[in-house]
Amino acid sequence: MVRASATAEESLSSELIRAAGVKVTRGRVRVLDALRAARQPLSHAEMEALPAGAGDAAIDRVTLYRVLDSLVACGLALKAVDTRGVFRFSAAGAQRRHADHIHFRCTDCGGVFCLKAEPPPPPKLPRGFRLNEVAYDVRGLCAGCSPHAASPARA
Amino acid sequence: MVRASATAEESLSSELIRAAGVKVTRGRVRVLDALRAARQPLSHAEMEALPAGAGDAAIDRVTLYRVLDSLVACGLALKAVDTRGVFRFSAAGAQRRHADHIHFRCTDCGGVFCLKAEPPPPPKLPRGFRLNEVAYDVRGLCAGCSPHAASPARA
DNA sequence: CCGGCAAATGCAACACTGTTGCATTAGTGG
DNA sequence: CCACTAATGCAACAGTGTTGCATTTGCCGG
Ligand SMILES: [Mn+2]
Ligand SMILES: [Mn+2]
Ligand SMILES: [Zn+2]
Ligand SMILES: [Zn+2]
Repeated sequence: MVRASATAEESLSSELIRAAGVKVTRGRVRVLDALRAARQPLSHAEMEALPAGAGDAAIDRVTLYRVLDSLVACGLALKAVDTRGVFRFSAAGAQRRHADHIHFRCTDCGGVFCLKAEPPPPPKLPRGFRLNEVAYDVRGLCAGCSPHAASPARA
Repeated sequence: MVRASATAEESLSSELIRAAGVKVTRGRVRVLDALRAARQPLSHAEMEALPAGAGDAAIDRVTLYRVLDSLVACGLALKAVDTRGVFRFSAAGAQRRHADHIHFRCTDCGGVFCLKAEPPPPPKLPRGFRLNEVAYDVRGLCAGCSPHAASPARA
């Protein structure tokens, strides 16, 4: 069983985590890997069901919550609530890919779909308010959840 | 004890409910009254804590959920999720009052604040998608929840 | 290569939000 | 006033997220 040098097989997720100034743990690396690979924001439940990688034990439910919180706290992940009231997480940086268009959120399945339209500019805020995020969301039923059929590609 | 005619002391909420074609019950009237009087969308928890009116018993938790669902189903109330993932309900005509401007949602306290800016127009949707609602939301910390001070009036 | 310490984990128990089943009650139309 | 259906109350449950605490582990200095 050959063992390559540690630095060589270090993943980008590990480097990001180390650079963020928090401990590099298996849980954090696996979760950030999953977030970076995801094509859309993932819920806690979806991540809990992740395939347990190479022989790794499944991650504990509470630890997963804490791992996600820590990634959000150090700026590596973003947390948002979907139309059903469930939190979804995405890798920070992944949102730059979705910055130039707006999104459709299905109120039935919680799915997020990219639309071909530009987002409007942010408004001015009253004194004391701290802007964090601007979301122009279009809600309704996606093609798959409508009484009709055939759904386009997801976000 | 004088008893005025039923039609005379009939509330507007009762009329709205009757006109919607569902049974007029004490629960529905009380809840719709509360929603119509509210200055911002109310959560289930907030409504459960409502003062029990004139000698009326407190409304059952499950019944409150079902009353809210029925009001939404017959178009008298609107349901939306707040930044903390909790559903909030508003009376259906109340949103016309907020149709000509956009809103700021505090990610800390869940509060909704009116801004002086017009909402952008709705985009075109792919085939099979059913538009239900367009939301242009600005998120962040309100003046009260910011490290600083003094908060403006609420939605 | 070792300790040692703080941070992270695993587990149990809990809180909050929302749902389902079912027997009972109450609104409505005749 | 009756009967029929919709709505209610209660109990039990499911899903999501949190807290406390004992144990383990990443990381750093020696
Ligand atoms: Mn997108
Ligand atoms: Mn408003
Ligand atoms: Zn859908
Ligand atoms: Zn606030």
